[in-house]
Amino acid sequence: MVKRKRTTPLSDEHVEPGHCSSELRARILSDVPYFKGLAAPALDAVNHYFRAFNYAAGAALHHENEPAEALFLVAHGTVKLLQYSASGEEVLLDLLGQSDLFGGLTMLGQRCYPQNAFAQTPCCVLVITITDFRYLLRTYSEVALNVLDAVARDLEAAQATIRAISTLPVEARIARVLVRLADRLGEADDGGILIQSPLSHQDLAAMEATTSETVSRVISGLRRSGDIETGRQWIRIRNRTNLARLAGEI
Amino acid sequence: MVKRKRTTPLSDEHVEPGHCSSELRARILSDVPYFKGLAAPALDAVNHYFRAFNYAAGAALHHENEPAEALFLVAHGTVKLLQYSASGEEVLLDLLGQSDLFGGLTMLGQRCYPQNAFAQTPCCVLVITITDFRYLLRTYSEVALNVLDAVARDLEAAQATIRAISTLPVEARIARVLVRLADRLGEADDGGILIQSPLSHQDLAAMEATTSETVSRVISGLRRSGDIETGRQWIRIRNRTNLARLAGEI
DNA sequence: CGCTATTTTGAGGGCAGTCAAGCTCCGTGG
DNA sequence: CCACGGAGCTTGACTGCCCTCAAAATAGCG
Repeated sequence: MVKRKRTTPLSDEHVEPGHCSSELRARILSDVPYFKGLAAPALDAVNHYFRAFNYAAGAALHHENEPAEALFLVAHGTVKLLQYSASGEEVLLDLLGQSDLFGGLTMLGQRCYPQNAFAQTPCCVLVITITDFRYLLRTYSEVALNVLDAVARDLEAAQATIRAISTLPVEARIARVLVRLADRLGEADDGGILIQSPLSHQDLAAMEATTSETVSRVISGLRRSGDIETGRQWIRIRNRTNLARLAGEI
Repeated sequence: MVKRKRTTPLSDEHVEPGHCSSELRARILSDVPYFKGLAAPALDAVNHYFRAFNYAAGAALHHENEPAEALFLVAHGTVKLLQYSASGEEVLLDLLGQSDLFGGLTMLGQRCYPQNAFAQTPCCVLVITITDFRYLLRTYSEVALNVLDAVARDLEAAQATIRAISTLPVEARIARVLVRLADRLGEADDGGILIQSPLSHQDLAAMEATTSETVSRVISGLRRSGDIETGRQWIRIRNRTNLARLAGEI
């Protein structure tokens, strides 16, 4: 057994203050699927409207029920999107990584942010005002189609989560979330996929409508059967196939 | 107590075969929020690409995992959007009414429908191919923005459902779904809001991750406390405020 | 090298699901 | 018109999954 002593993954990754300069911003933006295929002048216009901000781990980017003024695009790092229940429990709606869009997406009327966003790791986020974003969408119809597509995909994902929470037992739901995280944020690694993100059992619980104690029990079971290895705030998937089967994804 | 003898609401509503003629189609389309404010010629173009279809109650409009070729817009009646779990239980994701859009929303790559759609009442649906729809979005940027907005709102609704299922006890979830249905599909009525839709307890159960027996128990409780009146396949909300409070919406 | 957050494990209880039976309404056909 | 059948609804008893509460063990940080 590989006894891997690990500090939290954060410590390796530093976002230097000047990291998101204009040139780097342009490079990042040109890699973002929404803007892919845009001609150079259009890309310059897009670049012009975005501002880059760095956030420390744990910093709040926006809160539920505040008037939505901006739209955010993750350039580097990961962001937690969550809501709170009346009694204060967290519900983790999504973990966002590179190129994901969030914030004030519904733009008609003076709407509010529908969730709370926190930097999970130190991160660099590109920000645009809703007004400017609307202008971009109106001007570059390619972009509008791409963004629509992304939001529709998020909707599908949310509905898949509803189905999972509605019909699957806890063990299956946790297997499911591990597979999704491995695919979205994981990194290939000797003999497995390392989920490179400071995820506590509390976070996993908040993603799949359960409690940290239950997550711990299920995770222990998966570790015993050799499908995963775990430590504090990290998990390595050793047998993705097995997890996917447990999750009911055949 | 008003003993209201009621046949299923369907019997009053008939969609005649030729109901969705070109002129009527134009009238309906001009009322659809997505196309509101479009100039007459643009509206004509939009009208040109849609075809109208009538469906009998229970008819299937499209199935999960079939290649998505079309996009649907409800002109009249209601449509059930649902998924099945591995063991065959239904999960009712949404009930769609007038002007709601569904079907092949994610358009990049050759995608499949993410859910199953059935006519809940006899209904008239306007259908457009994805290719034509993309053309419209590209040409009329207003439309693209409106559609994006609608999808983003659906995403918010789905996330609100996730929160509800994750954190609220059954009674609150059922109160919640009643309030939502009253607001979306209800009709003002002597001393209440009548939910005019052939909804079984089974359907309500499938919307909020519970069982028809439990729905029955909760509904009975609400009836005893005078907040609602019920019969076979219909419910009248008498005290919306009370239900909203139960649902944790203060 | 203690301190704190995270994880683990155990015991117990409760909410809601399951199974089962009876009831009610409504459409249908004799 | 009435009897019948079946779908939908109601109610009860029991069960079990998972949450809750509690406490100990572990890991990483200052």
